[in-house]
Amino acid sequence: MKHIAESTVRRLSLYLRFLEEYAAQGHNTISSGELAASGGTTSAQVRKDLSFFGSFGKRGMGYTVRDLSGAIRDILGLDHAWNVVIVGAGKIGAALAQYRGFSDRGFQVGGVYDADPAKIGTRLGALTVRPDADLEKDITRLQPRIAVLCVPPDAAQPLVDRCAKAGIRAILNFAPVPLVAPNGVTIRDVNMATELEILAFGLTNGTEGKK
Amino acid sequence: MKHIAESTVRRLSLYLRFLEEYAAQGHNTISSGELAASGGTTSAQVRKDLSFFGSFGKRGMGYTVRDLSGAIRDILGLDHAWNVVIVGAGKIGAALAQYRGFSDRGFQVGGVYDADPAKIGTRLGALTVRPDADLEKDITRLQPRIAVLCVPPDAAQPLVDRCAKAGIRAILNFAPVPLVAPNGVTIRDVNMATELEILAFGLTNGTEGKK
DNA sequence: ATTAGCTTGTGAATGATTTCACAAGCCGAC
DNA sequence: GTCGGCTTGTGAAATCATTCACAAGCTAAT
Repeated sequence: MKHIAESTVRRLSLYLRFLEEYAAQGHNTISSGELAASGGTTSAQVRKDLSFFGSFGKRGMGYTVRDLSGAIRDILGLDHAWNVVIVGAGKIGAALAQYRGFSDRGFQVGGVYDADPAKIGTRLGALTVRPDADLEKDITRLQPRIAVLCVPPDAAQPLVDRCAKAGIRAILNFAPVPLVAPNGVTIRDVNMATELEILAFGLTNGTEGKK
Repeated sequence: MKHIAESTVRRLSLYLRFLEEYAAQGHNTISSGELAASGGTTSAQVRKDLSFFGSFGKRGMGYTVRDLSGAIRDILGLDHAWNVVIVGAGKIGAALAQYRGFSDRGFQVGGVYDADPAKIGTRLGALTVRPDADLEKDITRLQPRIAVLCVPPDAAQPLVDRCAKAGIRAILNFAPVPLVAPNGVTIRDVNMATELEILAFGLTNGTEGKK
């Protein structure tokens, strides 16, 4: 298959959320225009995004909400649950461990790990913080393919390597540090400070002029 | 000034982090190639990004770490501290309120607000959760221009409108819901579940083939 | 069965971003 | 001072993403 742009995948995720809301509201069909309006994009964009994966609508009619939902779910790989581990039980790690938005979308947090003896054993909702040392063992046992990394910058790279060796294939990294991705592992960086900086830039350099 | 792409601003934020690290390591100068290597991009990209804003290097020599740091800081609007308020003291809001990464980069959390009486008065590090009802009063008094929104989906839009009316100019939104931005207000959405879904898509559709 | 009214799917056109490639310029050695 | 080795800054080219525009196709009404 041709390469798919990240922006397309990001929009698909958005479409899926709206479709589920539409379904909950009792709608059976939806047009590309309606879907576009919810997501702040254009109907052509919606159709182009979908066209990379197939043909899901009926001309003159639009899309069946339920069918399109299922199709996007399959495309994104959400047709089955994903097991994820959270590495680091600091403020952010602890918050994410209990974040309902993950489980709502099929991402099951299978474990939370920390090296700090004071944190080990702590309860986070239904989870108990486990010792860092159990990481490899648990990854081998539970076979999660995704890890969420929420540790201090210095601790990040060694943990990436350990996770990779144990079988993790993708890492969502919250540590503000450049990481080297081991072979066969994808790393996505999320940086809260950068998001604020983008806003600060906009305010400083007149976003108002964006016609 | 010409329009600057978000991707450029995002990279500038990254460059700044590396420059600060380089400075801490005692380096005085750096070439576009070295900076590019740290950020996983190319030297041409680094030079092009900077060229939108001026000319900061010396041919044959590269850039003075300290000067370039300062220049990027100015470009991003980080030459002064930013006051921000956090709206919603749930798991994510509470974590962000205590996140050192914000204050480290000049974003001062001036207040945390929640509507839940059980949360009001709770301590979060040096901050105390304040009642939702004080929001407008405090925004008027402290004049923050940025708000971080960490409330349930249903509560989000009304709070956007209240913040905007009180003087907030930019909102970092963690609520997984489409928001209408009032005139003159910029909204940036951050969605943790979407980030995981992008990883899931990659794993499902063979990221390995990305040569 | 034909027509009218919509809406999809998709090449082609446009627009944006990244990469290329090289002249211009700086420094240090001799 | 001039030569050699590097590195910047930047137009031009290439690549990537979005928007346009329209033929194809479906449904409902008559």
